[in-house]
Amino acid sequence: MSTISKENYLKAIFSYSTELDNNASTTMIANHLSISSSAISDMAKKLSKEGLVKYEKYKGIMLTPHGEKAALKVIRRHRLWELFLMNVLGLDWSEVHNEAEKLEHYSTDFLIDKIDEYLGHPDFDPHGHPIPKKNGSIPEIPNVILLAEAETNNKYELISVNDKESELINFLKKVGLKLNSKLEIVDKLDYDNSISVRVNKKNITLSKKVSDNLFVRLIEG
Amino acid sequence: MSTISKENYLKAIFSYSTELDNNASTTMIANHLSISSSAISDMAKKLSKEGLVKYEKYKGIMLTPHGEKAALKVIRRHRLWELFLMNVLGLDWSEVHNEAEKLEHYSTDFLIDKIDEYLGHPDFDPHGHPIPKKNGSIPEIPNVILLAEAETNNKYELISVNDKESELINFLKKVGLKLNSKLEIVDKLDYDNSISVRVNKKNITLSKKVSDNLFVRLIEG
DNA sequence: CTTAATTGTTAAGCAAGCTTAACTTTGTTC
DNA sequence: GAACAAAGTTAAGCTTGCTTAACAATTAAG
Repeated sequence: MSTISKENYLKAIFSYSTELDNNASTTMIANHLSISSSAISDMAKKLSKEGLVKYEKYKGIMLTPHGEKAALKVIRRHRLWELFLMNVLGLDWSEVHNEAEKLEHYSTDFLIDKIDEYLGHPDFDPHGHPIPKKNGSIPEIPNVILLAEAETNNKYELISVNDKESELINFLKKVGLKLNSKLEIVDKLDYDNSISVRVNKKNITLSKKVSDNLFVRLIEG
Repeated sequence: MSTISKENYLKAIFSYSTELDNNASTTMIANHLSISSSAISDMAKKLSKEGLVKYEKYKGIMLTPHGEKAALKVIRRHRLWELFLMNVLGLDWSEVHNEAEKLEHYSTDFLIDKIDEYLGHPDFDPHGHPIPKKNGSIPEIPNVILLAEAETNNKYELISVNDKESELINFLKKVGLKLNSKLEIVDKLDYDNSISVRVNKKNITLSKKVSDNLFVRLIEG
């Protein structure tokens, strides 16, 4: 049976799965969830028994197709709630995540479908992340790269933010960067890998730490 | 600390408190929550230690002012969610309760205030029940009596439904009765205590079981 | 007012989901 | 490739919130 804990494990494992390496390590998940690593080993066995996860001792954890479907379902709920709370109640970019983090576990499929319908079956959430469809498919983001990898003199649009740390979102607010903001790369500084961009007719400099967590889409070459 | 279980206990105890008798019995709460009565005794001790409840062995359970405040807070969350889901997402009378039953435990005060504001600080929920205010006060319903106690030839408005059993709500839907429906008492039948009322130009007969769970307000004498 | 039925409490035990501490495997460095 | 560090696992134990079974208090009926 699915519980809150299990849903959170699945989400965490999912977030460490890439095309290159689908394996999540015990410590990664432990840190992500702020839980001891022994608890992770334990849970890995349970999820494995339920067929949600492929788990071999000392070899890492990997979602099965079944587990991935379950994870996407939770992510769908999370992102729909985020968008809904922003659009309807006018919550802030930085406020929605925490609320959604709870509500995602306590909404029936029925309610989520109603929200989806209300919003017109949107493809992306307020952070620019794709909202998995009911059937498990994931809307594609076109030509997205890290801001850190953007090229000088090109123009980009801010598409998505790695929101693991909400400090980043607060930082962006202060600097005046929003989702869909247009930014032109003015200069890339080899010395500290910072990047100088022009937004709203102002030049600002972003550290590597920031540009490594922002995703952009090329709009003018 | 407040947990989901504790919140549900407090709500249950509250629902058995009247002006006449503020005491809730172990079995009443056990039935209400579908939980063994031993679990109730256990929890009563815990809540008592936290000062939320006055509990004496074999003498019943009673909310302290502190506990009542906590219960009203949960009820407020529940009723605001109900109204919100109906108004915004168009959920049905019979659908909102179950959703709200979960969401009420996982909403921050911040979110609830936003919902309250969005709805324009409403006084009553979709079932006609008063929504406790943030400060703990309860909006008054004027001149409300049980339909079972209504008098022949008078006109009443349906104000509130005892929604402990959702079957009743389904029944009302079928019969065509809604909140704020106007009904005229045509006859009261002594034989089985059923009551004959005129609604929307149709006469229908309601059993004692039904009329004991509907609250009405006199509109014409 | 005694007895039987009802109601309430205590005790023991279980599952979930954690923790810490001890131990094992794997990886890294020289 | 030996030795140590890092990562992962196992074991024992804790808390919450439940259960069932046995026992105690209260109430109701004759």
